[in-house]
Amino acid sequence: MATVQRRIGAENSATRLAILDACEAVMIEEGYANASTRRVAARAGLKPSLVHYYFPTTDDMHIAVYRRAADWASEELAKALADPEPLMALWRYTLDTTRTALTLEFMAMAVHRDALKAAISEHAGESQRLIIAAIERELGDKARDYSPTVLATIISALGRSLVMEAGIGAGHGHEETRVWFEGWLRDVSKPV
Amino acid sequence: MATVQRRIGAENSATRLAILDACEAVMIEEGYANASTRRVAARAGLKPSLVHYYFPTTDDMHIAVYRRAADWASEELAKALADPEPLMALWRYTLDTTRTALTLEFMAMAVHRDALKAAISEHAGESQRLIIAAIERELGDKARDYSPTVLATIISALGRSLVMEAGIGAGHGHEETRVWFEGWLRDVSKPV
Amino acid sequence: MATVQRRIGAENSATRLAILDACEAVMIEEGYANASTRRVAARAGLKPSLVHYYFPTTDDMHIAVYRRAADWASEELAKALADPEPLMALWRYTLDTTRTALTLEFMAMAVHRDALKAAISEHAGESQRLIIAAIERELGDKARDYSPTVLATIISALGRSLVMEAGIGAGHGHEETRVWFEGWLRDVSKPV
Amino acid sequence: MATVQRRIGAENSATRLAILDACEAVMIEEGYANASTRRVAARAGLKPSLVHYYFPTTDDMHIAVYRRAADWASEELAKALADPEPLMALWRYTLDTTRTALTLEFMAMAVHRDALKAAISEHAGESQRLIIAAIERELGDKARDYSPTVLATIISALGRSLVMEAGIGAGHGHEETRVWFEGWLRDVSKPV
DNA sequence: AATGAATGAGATTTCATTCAT
DNA sequence: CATGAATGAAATCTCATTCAT
Repeated sequence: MATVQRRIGAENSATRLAILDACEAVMIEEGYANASTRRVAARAGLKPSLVHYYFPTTDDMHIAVYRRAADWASEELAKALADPEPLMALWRYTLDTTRTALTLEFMAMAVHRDALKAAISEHAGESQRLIIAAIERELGDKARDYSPTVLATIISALGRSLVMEAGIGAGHGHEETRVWFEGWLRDVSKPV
Repeated sequence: MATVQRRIGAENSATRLAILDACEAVMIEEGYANASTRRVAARAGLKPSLVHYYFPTTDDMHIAVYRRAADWASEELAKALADPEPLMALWRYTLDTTRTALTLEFMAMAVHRDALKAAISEHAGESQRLIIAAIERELGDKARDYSPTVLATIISALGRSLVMEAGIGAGHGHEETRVWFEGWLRDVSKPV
Repeated sequence: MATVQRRIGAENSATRLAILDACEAVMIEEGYANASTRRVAARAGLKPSLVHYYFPTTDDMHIAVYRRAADWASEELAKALADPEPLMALWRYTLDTTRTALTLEFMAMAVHRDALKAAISEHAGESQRLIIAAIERELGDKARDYSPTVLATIISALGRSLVMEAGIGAGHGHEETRVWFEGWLRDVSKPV
Repeated sequence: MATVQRRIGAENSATRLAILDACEAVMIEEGYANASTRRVAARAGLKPSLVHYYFPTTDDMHIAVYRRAADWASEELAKALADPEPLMALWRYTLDTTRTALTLEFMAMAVHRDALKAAISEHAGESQRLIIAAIERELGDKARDYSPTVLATIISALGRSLVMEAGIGAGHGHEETRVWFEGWLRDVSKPV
């Protein structure tokens, strides 16, 4: 609603993309709190005013970065779920550290920004639905013991924690757990 | 380490504690990026200079808040592990939302601040050791299928994800998973 | 004079009028200092560039608003002076609050803008001449005690002050004064 | 209420006074819209941040200038009312052009700023009360025809208009009116 | 143990204006 | 007629930090 009107600049103008790239890089390297229009502009080699021309407020810029990242994640997820071994592919997707830093920044930001909170929640729900559908397709009636919802949640939640804790150097016992969980997963998805 | 800070105020002066309280409150309500010495001072009804008198740099203040929160969490963890049903108590401890907001702030901060990263990593390792020891005491040789390390990691990681995702409104499928996991946990800790 | 501006838009194009309307509204609601081309454009639902297309500088826009308002005020004045009781009609015209807010904005602006100062002075002189002529027609030789010039000035000056002070909530004693002054006016214009 | 707390700096520190002087000068010369903290700082030879140290917001600065000017006007008014010929002295006080420019700025500002509106209204009411009391003392029961309130309002309102219109070069017929009104005033205050 | 004064940097945003199309 | 892109200046405010007392 609030973001529909007066979107300036073509959705894919080179300048706009350069700003998004720069903002994403600054967020990853210095944290969202440092992704100011000034710093992003400097990073992109642009004038600060031009950043504001494309994104009236700093928030608009941050949210645009989120949307792009979320869209990309959705594509990756779709690819994973189309894999011959969807559960293992999903697990690998979940553990992919490419998106980790950014994800943590957005989660921390979201706590204090309702617009972002809503966007994240919506994206998470959508992903969850896709995952559950894929698990149902894969397991069929073998899924008596573990409901697709429970499986989807455990894979996502466990993966996210492992990846995030590794990101801040708190990865004690992760390797052992990863190996064990992969065994368990394989067991679950094994044909009867 | 490297914390030979020129601390001036007595460790437990009322003023110092008031600053820590105010800083914690601001971090929870507005995020770490907004926990500036000025805002914390205003919140505590003190002059900004006084905050700098107790904590030479803003970082010192943030880290002091972390240490206090970590100490308190360690006490809570010790209580949980002393419970007659340590696994279930540990799970409840992990799901306690009192600390969630603060934890997420510190994780986001830590990505870009090495001192904090080290402190968190150290605390996480210490907690992990205590948990593993407790699980070993509890399960004894029943723990053939699930090594204490794996159990400890899964409980912590799963709990942390559930609690954080709930915090940003992305709690799809959590309730069902929680119920299922508690059943599983009970099963694991059941005497043979 | 000195207004050989490179005006591009047709004098009465719908767009031009929409800009003038929007600018007037912004001036009344937020003050002249906030009547920027950007805000006016937003208010009119137009692009900022289009405003500059019709009014090369912000000043041009402000002065165009003034001219239109002054023209309209002149028409109202002419109607009042054609009334069977011109003095009372003039007094009512002077007290008309429709124009007050705008008038005060222009007076404040004029202090620091010579072009506007000249325009206002010219318009005030013209109005004054019309009023004096009307009073002479009305009072004829009854106007021994009060010269038409004095009468015209007192009515305008008193009315303007009352209306402006009321506008900023400083209307102490105004009602009583208004009643008294109307009695005095009626007395003055009474046939011998 | 809102301005009582955390007033920084001694009420009469040299720096504070220098800022007020500079702000007043800028307001008179360039209008309130240009009395920004930046320009005021430049005018006073200070850094912009220092201005914000004394006056957290631009509004605070403007209002402090108003209060000082209003206090000074009150003193002048008291002197005038203590004159042996209070009505004539009041008229001269009203016509004093020293305060005119500033007064017009504040009136224009007040339309859009409630805090200022309230302050002006309060000051105007207070002045009005002092004037009425002085007129009552002076005229005693001679004031049958013109109530003190009406006299006070007419003197103030007429004087204010003359002075303001002169300020923007719209002083047609003012001299003649002034002479006539002074005769009328003298007549009114003449002992029976 | 505490505070007032001061400063330089930076963040966010708005602005008028120009120019090419 | 109209618009999108761009820019440099300025306004408002917040910040961490230092220093003298």
